Amino acid sequence: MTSERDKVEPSCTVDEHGVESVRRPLVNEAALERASRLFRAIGEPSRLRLLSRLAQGEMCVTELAASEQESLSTISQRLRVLRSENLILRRRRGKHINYALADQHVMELVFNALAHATERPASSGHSNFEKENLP
Amino acid sequence: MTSERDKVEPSCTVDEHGVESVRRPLVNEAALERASRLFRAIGEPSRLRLLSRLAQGEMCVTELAASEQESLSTISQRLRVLRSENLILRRRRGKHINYALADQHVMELVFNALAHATERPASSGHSNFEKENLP
DNA sequence: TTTTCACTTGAACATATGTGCAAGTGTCGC
DNA sequence: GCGACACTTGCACATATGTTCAAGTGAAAA
Repeated sequence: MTSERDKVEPSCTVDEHGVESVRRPLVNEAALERASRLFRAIGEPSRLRLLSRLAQGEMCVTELAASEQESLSTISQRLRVLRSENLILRRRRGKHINYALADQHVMELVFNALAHATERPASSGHSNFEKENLP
Repeated sequence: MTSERDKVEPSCTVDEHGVESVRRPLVNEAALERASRLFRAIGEPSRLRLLSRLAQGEMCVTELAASEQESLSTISQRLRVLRSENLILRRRRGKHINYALADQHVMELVFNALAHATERPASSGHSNFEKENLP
């Protein structure tokens, strides 16, 4: 039997597709890792909701917990993840600790994501690609 | 003991922060869910690398497998996740099946993410927020 | 200083998710 | 049709991640 573990050479001739960009490193592996972690941090409904709250303005943990109907602990843990990816900033303000979106870039990310999710965008549709199952 | 399960009322007075945006639904829950799934799909180095490959132009599974030094099966599984979030399109082309980024929006997402990850961006830095640990 | 409030952190648990192999499906050429 | 090629899918396994409670920390009021 031909084992499937041959992760290397394809038996199809590459040039038949007119593509020469095979086997190129393309991007920094560390950058991929970092970008992925950032996306994963946003990629949880509870945390994305938190970000969308903060997009309205800075808030302290207690306020966030009240908004989300969750415990301080739960909110704090979520904030920790977001902060570890530098998506939010924190500062003390008297007894409280306030959080805010890190920068405008994060703000745009959040809004773009939600916009993209609310209205289902159609592709340019000028090729014979299919979005769903092909025969 | 005051149990921590009181997920509701904060004991801090909200108005002392001058914020009135507490306890508002803010966004559609379904949109949050969808946006999160999209981010999670991108938020894996292997899949993000795949997307960055496809940003160079459409490719068939075998080519992608060769580029990534992985088995067809593995690549196919990753493509399935990306496709389930409509990030990529597929079409038959003779014996092969070609994949491509779904639209320009996905292209920008990929490039922005990688750009954001390569050069560490500094925040606007006009407030007394702290990025790292506070005292 | 002691107490209280506001929050953080550690650890245990359940769930979700990526990976790899093996079997299945669909297309092309003979 | 039959076999080979190009993928896809189901399943089992390991790992990662979210959630929760309980204990810990730090600032501020008493």
